[in-house]
Amino acid sequence: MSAAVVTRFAPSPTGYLHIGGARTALFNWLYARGRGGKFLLRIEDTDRARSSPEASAAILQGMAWLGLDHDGDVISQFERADRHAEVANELLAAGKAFKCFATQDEIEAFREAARAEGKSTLYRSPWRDSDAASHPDAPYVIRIKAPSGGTMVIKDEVQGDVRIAHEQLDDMILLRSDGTPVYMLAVVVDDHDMGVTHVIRGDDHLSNAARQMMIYEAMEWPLPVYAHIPLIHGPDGKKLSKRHGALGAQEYQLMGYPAAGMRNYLARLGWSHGDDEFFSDAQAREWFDLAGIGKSPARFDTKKLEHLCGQHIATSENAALQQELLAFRTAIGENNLPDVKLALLSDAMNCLKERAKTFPELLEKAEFLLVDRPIEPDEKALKSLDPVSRGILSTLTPHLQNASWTRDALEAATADYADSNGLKFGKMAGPLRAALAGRSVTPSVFDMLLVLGRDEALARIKDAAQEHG
RNA sequence: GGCCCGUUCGUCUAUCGGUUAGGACGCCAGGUUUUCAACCUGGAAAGACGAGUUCGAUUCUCGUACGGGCUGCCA
Repeated sequence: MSAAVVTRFAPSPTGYLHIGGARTALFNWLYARGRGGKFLLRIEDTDRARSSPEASAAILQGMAWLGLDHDGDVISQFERADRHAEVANELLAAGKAFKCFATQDEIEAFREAARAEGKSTLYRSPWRDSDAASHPDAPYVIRIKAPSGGTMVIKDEVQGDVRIAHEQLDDMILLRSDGTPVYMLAVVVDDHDMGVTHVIRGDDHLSNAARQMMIYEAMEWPLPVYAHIPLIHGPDGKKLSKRHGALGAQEYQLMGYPAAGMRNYLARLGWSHGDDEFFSDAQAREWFDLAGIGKSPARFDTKKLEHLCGQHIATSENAALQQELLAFRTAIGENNLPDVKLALLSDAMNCLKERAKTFPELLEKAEFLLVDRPIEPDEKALKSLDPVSRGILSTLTPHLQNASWTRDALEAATADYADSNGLKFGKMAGPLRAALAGRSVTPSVFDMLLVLGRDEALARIKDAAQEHG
């Protein structure tokens, strides 16, 4: 009987939600949600100078957009400093940690000398086994007593067994001289107290795992299952950085990628389930497991993201898609749409969603229903409204007026008209499109005719036939 | 410098000793077509390098190269 799964995402609030962080959060979320477990969120804000509430808010916002809901309250690591200190003191009392009075200058001098000689820069504190009686009345840090002589084996679900000799581990600091805890201590104590069973994080923490294991062992706490996932790189294979363009989850939101597509793409980046490429959240939750995570870093590919997003938009349920589209409009600062337009949009959703990869594309195709008469044709549309074309519109109008306003009837009417006038259908569709939408990127003319309705459509055609004459 | 991790088409990946090395995005060609797209068919495209183990290595081992991480009183 295995205990319930508890995972966590633990970002430091130094900026927006990084795309790599978003994927780490997604993996943790998927793992917990797929197993009926809990997904916790902890903000690692112990470095006060580099933490900001704005960054925390941005991270929360990014996760909300991606739909990565967490269980329980958001935990602030900083607020748990007392508990961290308590553990450090417990270790001190048990003789598993010690007070070190070495000054930072001394340590720095030691490292410089070691580097110069090409020797290990791991600091060996002379205070490790010192007598309390010899302790000066000076500031000190608390360091853990690193084990020696053996090997630390990190049993990693992604990387396999990683062995690190105890000699590679130093008597790391637990508590700074001002009494505040250091990150290594804080993570371990928090993960333990929060009951985290699976630590899924970036592999930049792989080496740290060995250091953290020293604390678990000293406290005789059970180890979590580790899974260190490779980082995401830029298109050039280098570590993702500012010059690679968009990095924040929020930027992708503002570019109009649907969250479902983003989740799908991110999940697929570094994780696989056979040949499955396009899948729903439900499938992802069911399929996701640590064994499917790859070992090598992946590069971010916008083209594939777009493709998947197009698939998700096309298969979205209309009402939900419309809601998300409206949320996108709000996010980019557009005004709310009046009810009439909402109704039209809802009617048009079926024909709009088939061919758009992002929300801006969806909106571009929807523009025909968002504008009001008189329509200002754009340059391309204007070219389709030359005198000849306007003539076509004029003579076509009666045929449309007489048709019952159904797709079949409209198709028949236009086909008949084109036929009897010796016109190719496209010759007529162009002007019609320009008249109805004032632009060239639109849904099919029949879709527009039906969505707009007889009166509005005929009025627009009439406008176009008469204008610019 | 020391320690650790990684390396299959351009990109994301499948393969858990025996395959014509598969799929997806992108790309190229063709088709469909009412604009932008979408869609359909076909095509080019890969095991970093070198040893070893084995009847047989992309797969296991070692080395080299390249990339990455850690090596803080940062997280």
